[in-house]
Amino acid sequence: MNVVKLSTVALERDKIVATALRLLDEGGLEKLTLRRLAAELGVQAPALYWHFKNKQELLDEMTEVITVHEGPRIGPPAEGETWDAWLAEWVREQRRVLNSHRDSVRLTAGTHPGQGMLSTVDMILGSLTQVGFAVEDAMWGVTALSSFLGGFVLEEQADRERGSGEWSQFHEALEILAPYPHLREAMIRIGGPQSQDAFDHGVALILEGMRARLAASSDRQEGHGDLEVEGDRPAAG
Amino acid sequence: MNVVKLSTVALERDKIVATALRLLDEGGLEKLTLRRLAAELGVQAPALYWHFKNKQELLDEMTEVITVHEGPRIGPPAEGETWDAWLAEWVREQRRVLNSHRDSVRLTAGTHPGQGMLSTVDMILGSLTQVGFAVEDAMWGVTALSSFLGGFVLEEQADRERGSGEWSQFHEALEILAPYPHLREAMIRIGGPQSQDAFDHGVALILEGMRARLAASSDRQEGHGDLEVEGDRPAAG
DNA sequence: ATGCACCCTTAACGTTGTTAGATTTAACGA
DNA sequence: TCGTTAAATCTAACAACGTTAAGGGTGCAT
Repeated sequence: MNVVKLSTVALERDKIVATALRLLDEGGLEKLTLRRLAAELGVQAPALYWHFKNKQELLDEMTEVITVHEGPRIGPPAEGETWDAWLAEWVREQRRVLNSHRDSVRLTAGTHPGQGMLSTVDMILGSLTQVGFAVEDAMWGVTALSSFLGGFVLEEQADRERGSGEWSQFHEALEILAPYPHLREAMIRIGGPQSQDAFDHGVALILEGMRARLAASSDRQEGHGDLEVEGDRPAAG
Repeated sequence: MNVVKLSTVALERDKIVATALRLLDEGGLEKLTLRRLAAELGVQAPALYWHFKNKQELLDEMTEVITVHEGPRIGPPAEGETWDAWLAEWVREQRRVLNSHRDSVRLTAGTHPGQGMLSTVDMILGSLTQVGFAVEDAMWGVTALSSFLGGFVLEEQADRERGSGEWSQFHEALEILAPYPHLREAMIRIGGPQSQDAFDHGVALILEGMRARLAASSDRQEGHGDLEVEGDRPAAG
């Protein structure tokens, strides 16, 4: 019966987390309040403390839901799919998921990667070593992509949060940029700093760097890698 | 005399901001409270509202101090200095400054770049176009570097914030990573995800990508760039 | 001396996360 | 059927937060 009770509680937790995520999307992180959340659930605020140790535990679970449950399910590259296109798609997908929830980066920043993320990264590293990467080069590439992703979306969401007030109006922005001709010209050409284009180009730069690394390490040692990795299975999940 | 009064106020503001920054470094963003700050200044909390419209204005000014006053003063590349080494040094310097204040990224995220940052970026764009970059390629490079910087340091500081509890202990981390052989192997080789090495390699990847872009665009049009930029002065400051 | 701008005070309001303790609800064994 | 027990929520309250209102002193200028 302990099992039954526990599963009931888990269902309640799920419902609470789902409601919290909805509240987050509606009002942003600032408006996500225990009292508001409780009211939304038809309950008083302290009732939440039976389900969660404190607010942080709730936020952690929201993070887990976003990054794992809603996160992109990705497997090893398909037949004929190049590693760079495959990686690019993964990062694009992550941005899409992050941007599907308001303030998601501020929410998830500072939370440890859960099992889902860890196994995904491990799988990526395995796939990259199989195409010839040294493990550390693969790791550095993934780290770079992940940091770029976080930084980009963080800025993106921060801009979105202060309303479509200043930057989003192109005219005002260009006036502000009048004293900075190169910057102004660049803005005109690329159409704002937070476009899908800007993101894709950033990813492309990192991938290009990885390509160079791969070539350099291939030169040094003919063909495919998998140097002296201990756990040599591809680690599918 | 209005001038005299205003300068007095400015001095007070500077003192407040400096104290706020010290409080930030001592206790993190959570402990930075108007009441605590006022107490530190030997004053009651509402007194701060004569100097600042609200807390956000104080935070904005702290941001400006960090990113501009304490930020790296950088000029165009020196004689014989390559553009990539020059850019790398700029980004490294920015990381150093950000990490000289606790929670600096969480603090500065969502604040518009001030004049100092804008003119710096403009100068960088100018210098890059002079060595042959198309303005948009230069802009995409700077954007990528800046997003990477923000994301990297954000994670770095978040890890530092939850104490040297979990990840910083290498032994525990490796135990957690037992089910993920590639990831574990990578960690062993690079010594943690938040090292100076990881940062430098990330920057190097982006710069490598930019190098490729530069080569490609040079192929297409022989030699130096400065295509059809309107404001053609290098914009020194 | 009067008035005004500057700088700070006390008091309070509404909201937040969180705790303590009483209370309801439902299920189970005697 | 009664009493016990665990689960789930309640009411009441606390300390701390950002912020506002209203006013009290300075000190300089007219």
